[in-house]
This record gives sequence, C-alpha cells and structure tokens, in this order.
Amino acid sequence: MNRTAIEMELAASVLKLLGDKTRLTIIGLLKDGECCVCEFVDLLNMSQPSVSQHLRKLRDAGLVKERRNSQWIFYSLNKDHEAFSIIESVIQLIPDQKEKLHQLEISGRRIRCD
Amino acid sequence: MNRTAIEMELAASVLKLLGDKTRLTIIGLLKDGECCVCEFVDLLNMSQPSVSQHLRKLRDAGLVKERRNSQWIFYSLNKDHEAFSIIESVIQLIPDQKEKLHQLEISGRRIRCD
DNA sequence: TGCATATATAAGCACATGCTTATATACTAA
DNA sequence: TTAGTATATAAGCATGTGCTTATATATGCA
Repeated sequence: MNRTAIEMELAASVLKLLGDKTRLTIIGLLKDGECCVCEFVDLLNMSQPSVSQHLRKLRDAGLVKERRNSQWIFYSLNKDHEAFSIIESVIQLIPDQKEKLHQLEISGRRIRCD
Repeated sequence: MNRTAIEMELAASVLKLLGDKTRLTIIGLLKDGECCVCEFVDLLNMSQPSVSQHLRKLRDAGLVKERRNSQWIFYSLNKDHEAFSIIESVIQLIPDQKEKLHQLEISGRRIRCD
C-alpha cells in the first residue's frame, strides 16, 4: 500500500475535473501564477458565464483559490490541496501556456495587480 | 513549449477516462500485469456488462490492449500509447491494488494463462 | 451436438454535464 | 448617484454518461 496515496475516489474526482479541455487549459494557465476571469475569457475564447462555471467547479473542489483585487478576481492553484501532486504531474505533461500569456502581455491585455 | 507535451485535447480525453473510480481502479489493477474481465467483475463488485463497457472505453481510446486465451480475454496496459506518461504518473499516486490481486490469488479465483 | 462459462453488445432510462441567455451583484470612477 | 466593467448565478436545454436488463457471440467440454 502506497503510504502517501491519494484515495481512489478523490483521485477520480480530481481527474474528472481535469478531463475537460477548458479546465485543463485553465490549470495550465495557472502554472506560473494567477489569472483573472477576463483573461481566461480572452485566452480561451469562451463566454464569461461558461468560464465562471468552470472556475466554480475547480474552486468547489478546492483546486484553485481566489483573491479579489479591485474589480478583478484572481485565481491561482491551491498548492495545499490533498491531491495537488496529481495537478503537478499532469501540468508537466501538457503544452506550456506561457507563450499565450506572453502574447496577452504584449498586446496590453494582461491584468496585473498586487 | 514543452517538446514532448501531450496535446491538450488528447490529455483531456485520457484524463476524462481516468476520472471515473471504476476505470481508475481498473488501470490500477493493471499496473503489474494482466487481468481478465471476470476478475474485474469479482474485484470491482460490479455487473459484467458494466465492466465490459468500461473496458471498451479504455480499449477504444487505445489505453488497454486485449488478448484472448481460451475463453478468457486478458486486458493489459498499452505502454505504447501516446499519453502513457499520464497513466504512468497517475498510477503512482493512487492506492496500490497489489493486495487485492493477492487476495484473489489465495482464494483461488485468480486466472492465470500464458 | 448441446450445455456451461466468458464476454460483448444493444436498448432503455435516470442523471450529470456544459453550453446559452438573462439577470444579479460588486466594485470603480465620473 | 449613475454608468461602466467584472464576475457570479439561475434557468433552460441538448447531449453525454453509466447503470440495468436482455440478448448475442465465442470457446471449452461432456
């Protein structure tokens, strides 16, 4: 028995959340920092309600944290999640989203607050 | 850009398949070898059609291979799958199923053919 | 050949999922 | 206070999912 194993039920529920292209991309975008909803809407080319609903699922599962700053709400990975090791592993195996964030930055649509 | 990254769409589809407790357990049971359908039915305590349907999804995705030997069909992981690295990573993070297979063995219900 | 075992498949159904549109809430700035 | 921007939520709907029951197919054995 793997001493530090993530219980089957929990692992399955996390993998299920990752098993959607939109949410998986969101996780990828959060690899190196925070993003706010409007950035996701921009980068994913999806409606705002749809993005919000995906973020809600991730937040309900505790996989992401949110932080309000002025009118924006910034999302980030919750590294304290019991199953964060799954996120960590998967994030290494999918295409890096750094370039997309960079494009956002140089087009002046990147939101930065701290 | 990660040179060996698994495309987002493919990764999501594999993770979606892993995002079901039954299928995730099947993958865990295949970690160290093959199993036939009746063993899964026994170990998972599920109906045979239900198990077969899960195996079909895994097979359709190319994640498992099948081999017929006499009246049994043995399933095993397809290590050549493009996204096998995801399986490999996840399998290390979930509870090991070795003990369950051992129990099957000592109760004389383990099927062995080669 | 005929029956038992192992497996696959089909049909039906309840429920989950992910989108859309519409609307509510929260904050900022004029 | 009013308008604008950012976000969340609700309702509705089409489609997907995973089970069940019933049946088909394949193999082995008497």
